[in-house]
Amino acid sequence: MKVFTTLGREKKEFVPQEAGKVKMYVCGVTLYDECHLGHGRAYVAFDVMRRFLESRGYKVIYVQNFTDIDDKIIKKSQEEAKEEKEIPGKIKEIVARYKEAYFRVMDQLNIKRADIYPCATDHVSCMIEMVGKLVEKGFAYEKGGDVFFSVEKFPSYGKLSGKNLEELLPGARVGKDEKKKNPLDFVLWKSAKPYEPSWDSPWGKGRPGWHIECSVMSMEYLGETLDIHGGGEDLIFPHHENEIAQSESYTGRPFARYWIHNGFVKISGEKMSKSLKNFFLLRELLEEFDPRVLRLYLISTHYRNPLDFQIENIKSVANSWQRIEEACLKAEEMLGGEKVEKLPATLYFKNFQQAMEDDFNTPRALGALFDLVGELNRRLSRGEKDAETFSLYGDLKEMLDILGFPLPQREHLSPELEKLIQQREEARKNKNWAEADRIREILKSKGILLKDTPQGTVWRRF
RNA sequence: GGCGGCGUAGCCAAGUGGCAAGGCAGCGGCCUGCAAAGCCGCGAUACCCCGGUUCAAAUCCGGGCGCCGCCUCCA
Repeated sequence: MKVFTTLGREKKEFVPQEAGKVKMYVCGVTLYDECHLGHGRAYVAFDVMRRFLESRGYKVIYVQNFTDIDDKIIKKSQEEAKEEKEIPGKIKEIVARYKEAYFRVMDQLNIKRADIYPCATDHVSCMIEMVGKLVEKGFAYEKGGDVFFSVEKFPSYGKLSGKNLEELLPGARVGKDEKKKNPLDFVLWKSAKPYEPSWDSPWGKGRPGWHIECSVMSMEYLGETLDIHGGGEDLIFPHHENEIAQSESYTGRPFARYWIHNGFVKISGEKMSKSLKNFFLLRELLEEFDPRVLRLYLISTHYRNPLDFQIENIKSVANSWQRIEEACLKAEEMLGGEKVEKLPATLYFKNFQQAMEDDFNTPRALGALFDLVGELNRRLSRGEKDAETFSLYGDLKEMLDILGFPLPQREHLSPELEKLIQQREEARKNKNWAEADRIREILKSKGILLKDTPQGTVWRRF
């Protein structure tokens, strides 16, 4: 299978370091606010990659961090706290609040939990150790309680983002910091300000810079070289560039084999972001849409392409999902009780797999899925309960599982409603259409839609 | 200014040298007591524009136009 890596901007054959094992690290969120659709897109994308790799037999170790100490969190705590001494407690509260909110929406989207969710504040001593080593080795320097990484000491600085130091300097909107030798040097350790959380270090009280946490935590749990390091494309520079610089200076080895970055969600052409205030919160979208519909919407564009959000488009995807769900329910009704041996993978499944093997091409994979749905429907409408039909249904379930969709389940109706349906059957037998329609209306008002099929009447919620 | 990306039917979206996947919406038909679902059929003589290479280009090359991202925190 081929995977596009940002480092070199090319599709590369996917070969993990250890056969059969994939070490995957995805940059998580900073716990200072709720997640919007953009976050959903990123984590759904990586969830699908993980699920597909697992379906190919890889043992995937998935690590995703939480940033629980950072300027924005501190700022929020200052806004919410009444007195300065409340700040530390407030930070804990904020971090807990948004972590909970994170899981609430991501669980709804059926995103598999990571194997480990390390938090920055639990790894400060390791960060101090790494920063110390970088100073010792001459890659970093201390100035007034801050420690900076010296980008000039890392010759290949810029290799991920396709930039170089000469180009970066002139147009750089880099804030001037008198302490920095080079404006592009980035902070590894920040000296503490009053009432900010801080840790003791060889450079005095302070806290870690942002980039260092991912280097330390990924190496802690996955070793010096990751197979996949992922995140949103806005993290390419400076975050991931800086991670490479500090990690590779520290270990002398490549930091990650494949750098995977997802494209943005845009709102009428512009990036969805907190600062533009044009974001849609997942919590709110999930109040309006079925999480499976949202997931389908998010994977209907290739993960590297921009996704221009329009509420109307989600609505049309809701209809697409109906088609899939309807096929599953119908197949379950017809085949559920049957025992037929499944044949090897159908052509549709092979096409699906091929699409996924080509840099996780979910739109193409969905094409194969819908092709299968069409064939399955044809067979079901002919009442063919043979091995071929059974296999199609089996493959469909497999595809849905790989894409992370919970399988549509048949529900049960209350006995009263079941009785109504039986009464209607009687009425229909007697060609009492008025009564039949009356009962159908009653059920409709309760959100139940009846469908009279050659195999009998079935119902659906709508 | 530097680097990167996007522009395919009404909408969404694959395809990156050889007759333009798939989904939604729409139209006609079959099925149905009527419906719903499903099935069958119909849609780009053409892929932002202009040149070029080629037997052959949406796909390669050159030049434009429009939009966006990164270069500051950001999935």
